[in-house]
Amino acid sequence: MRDVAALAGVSLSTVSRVVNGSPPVRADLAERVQSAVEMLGYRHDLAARNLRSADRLSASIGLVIEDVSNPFFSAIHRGVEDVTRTRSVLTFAGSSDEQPDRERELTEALLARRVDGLIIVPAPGNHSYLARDAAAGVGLVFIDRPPQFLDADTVLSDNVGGARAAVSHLVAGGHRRIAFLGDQPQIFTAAERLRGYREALAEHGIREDPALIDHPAFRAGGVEARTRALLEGDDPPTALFTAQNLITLGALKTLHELDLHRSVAHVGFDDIPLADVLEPDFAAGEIAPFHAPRNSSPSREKGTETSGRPGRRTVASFAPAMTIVRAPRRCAWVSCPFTERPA
Amino acid sequence: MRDVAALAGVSLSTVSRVVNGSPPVRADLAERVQSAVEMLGYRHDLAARNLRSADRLSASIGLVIEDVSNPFFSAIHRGVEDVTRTRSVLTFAGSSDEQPDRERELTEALLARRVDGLIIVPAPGNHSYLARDAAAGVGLVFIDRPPQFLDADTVLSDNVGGARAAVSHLVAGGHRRIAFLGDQPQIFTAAERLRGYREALAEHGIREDPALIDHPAFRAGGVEARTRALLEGDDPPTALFTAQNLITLGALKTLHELDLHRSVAHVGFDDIPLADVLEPDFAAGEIAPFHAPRNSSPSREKGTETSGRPGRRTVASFAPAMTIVRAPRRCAWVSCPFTERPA
DNA sequence: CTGAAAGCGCTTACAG
DNA sequence: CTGAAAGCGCTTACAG
Repeated sequence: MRDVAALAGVSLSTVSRVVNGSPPVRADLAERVQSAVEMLGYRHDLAARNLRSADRLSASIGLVIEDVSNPFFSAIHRGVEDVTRTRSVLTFAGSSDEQPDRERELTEALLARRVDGLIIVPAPGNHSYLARDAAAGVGLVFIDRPPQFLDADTVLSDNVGGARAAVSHLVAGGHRRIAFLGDQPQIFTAAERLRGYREALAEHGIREDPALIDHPAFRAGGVEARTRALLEGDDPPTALFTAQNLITLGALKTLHELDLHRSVAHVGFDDIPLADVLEPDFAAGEIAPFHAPRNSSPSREKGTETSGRPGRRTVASFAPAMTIVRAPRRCAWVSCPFTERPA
Repeated sequence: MRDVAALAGVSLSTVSRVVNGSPPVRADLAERVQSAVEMLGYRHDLAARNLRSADRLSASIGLVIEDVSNPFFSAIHRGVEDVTRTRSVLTFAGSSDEQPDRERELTEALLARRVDGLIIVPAPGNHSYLARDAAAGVGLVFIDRPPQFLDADTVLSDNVGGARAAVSHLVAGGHRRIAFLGDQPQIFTAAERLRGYREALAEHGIREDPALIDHPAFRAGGVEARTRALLEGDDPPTALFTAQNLITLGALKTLHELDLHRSVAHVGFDDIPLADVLEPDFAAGEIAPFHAPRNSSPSREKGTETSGRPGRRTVASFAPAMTIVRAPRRCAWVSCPFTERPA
C-alpha cells in the first residue's frame, strides 16, 4: 500500500479510502490510485485491515462437520456457502471424524484465525470450552446435535419422530423382527433414533430383542459384516432399520450380495443418492428410500429440505420436522441453511 | 497478550516466547504465563502473528472446486484436508459452479486473506490473473483441468484414454449406435472425453452421428429430458456413454423411468455411489459402474484412487492413469491428494 | 477533501 | 535468559 501511495503521489489515508470505497475522495486522485494498484498488482491485506478496523470482522467463518465428503454434510456445507457468499464471507471447512479431540483442535485453530462465527456438528463431549468465545462475540450455531454443557443456538431434525415413522412403516408391512443398525450410541442422533425405534416397538406391542440391535463401526466394513451375521444367523430379522446414510449404504450392499434385497425389508434414515433407482423400485417422488416388499402401499412421507437448491433432499426421509432451538443470545451473522417447516 | 503479560508480571516478549514455544525461557516464568493465559482465556491471534512474523505464512490454503457437494469434488476436498491437517494448515473451500467470474471472485477473496496456497479446479477462462501471485510465492496447483494462459502445476486424469476404453467396451458388446452425453464442451474434461469417444468410434470404423452427441445442462433436469428425447426418438441409440458423474445419475434415472435399464447399455465416466448395487448387477470389485447387457463378460478395468481412505474410488472408472504436469516452479507446500500410478 | 500520526496484536533483532 | 523498541500493513480520529 505504501508503494501504491508513493506511485500515485498521495498519502496512505487516501489509498485506504479508495481501496475501501469510502466516499469522500476526488475523482482524479481515485483514478491515479486505481492505476497504481493495477500497475503494482497490489492486493489488499484483509488480515491487516481486520487488525485495525473498528468491527474486527474477518469475513470468514468455520464449519466443523463430521466429514466433508459425507453427502449429508457436504450438502449442508453447500447450503452454508450459498448464504455466506451473499455476504462476502469465506468458509473454512473441516472434518471432526466424530472425535472430540479433533473437533477441539480444529475449533481452536479456527478461533486463532479469528473467524467471526462457527457452525459445528458436535462430536460427543464437553463443549463448555467455547463459552468464553461465545461470550466474547463469536457467532456459534450447532447443527444436527446439541452441544453439551453449553447453551447455544442449535438446529435439529426430529430424530425420534423419524425413526418411529420408519419402524411403524415396517410394522404396518407385517414385520415384527426388525433389526436396528445405528451409529455409536454416544452420538446424539444415534441415541435418539434408537429411542424412536424402541418407542415404535413398544407402541405396537413388540418385545425388543437385544440381539437385533447393533452399532457397527462403518469405517472398517463393520456394517457389511454385521448385516451379514444378522441375516445368516439363527432366527434372522425380516426387516432392517438402518439409522444413518453410510450404514444404509453398507447394509444395501450386503443385502444385494446375499440376494436378499427382495425379501428382507429395509428402511433407512437419511436420504441417499440413487434411492429412487434401486430395486425394489418405487414411484418417483416418494421420499421413503426403501419400500418394504410386504407392504403394497408405501406411504408418501414428505421430508424436509436443506439448502436452497431445487430437488435437493438431504435431511432424513423420515424426519417430518426440523426444530430450531434458540439460545438466549440470538445468532445474527448467518441465516440457517435449514428452512424451518411448520410441524 | 498485553493483559497476560501484566497478569504474569513479565514483558510482551516473554509471553510471545511462551506462546510460540521458543525455547529459552525460565520454567517459573513460563508457568506464570501459562496460568495467566488460562485465567484470561487468552487466544493467540494468528493474523497478527502473520503480519509481523518473518515467514508471513497464514497456515491456511484455499480450495476452489466446482461444487463442494459434488461427491467427486468433496472426496478431493477430504484428500486435501487429510494432508493439510498433518501440517496444521486449515482449508477454505468454495464452489465456482463452473463460472469464471465466480472463480475469480473466490480466488481473489482467498488471496486477500493471504492464503499460502491455492488448489483450483479451473472454470473455463483466462487464468493469467494469477501469474503475479504465483510469482510472489503463493503455492498454486490446478487439478482435474489445466489452467489457460498460465504455466502451473496441474494434476489430470487420462480423460481421452478413459473415454476410449468406455466406448470400446460398448463396441465390444456389439453396439454401434452409442450416444454421448457430456458436460459443456468449454470444460476441458468434457472436451477430452468427447475426443476419446470420437477416437474410439473412428478406431472401430463407426461413423459419428451428430444427433447422438449432446451437452445437456445438468442443473435443470436437462439430462433427464435429453436422455428421454434420445431414447424415445426415431432410430434411438442402443447404448449410452455419459461423461460425468451427475450426468450419469440423471441418465440412470431416466433409463429406469422408461424401464429401459435392462435393454439399453450404459457406461459412465466417474464412479458413483451404489454403482455396485444397481441392476443389471455385476460382480463385486468391478469398477466399471455399468454393465453392457449384451456383453456377457465385462472387463475388469482398474480405476485410480484418490485420498488415503480405503475403498474410496472417486476417479473415473475408465481413467487408467493420472498425469501430473509439473510447472517449472515445483509445488512444495502440499502433497497431491491423488496417488500417482504407473501407466 | 486530504495527510500526518497513533495504534491494532503480535514478533524480532538488539541491548542488557 | 529477559525486556524496551521498532515495525508488519492497514484504519481512523484529528487537524488542516
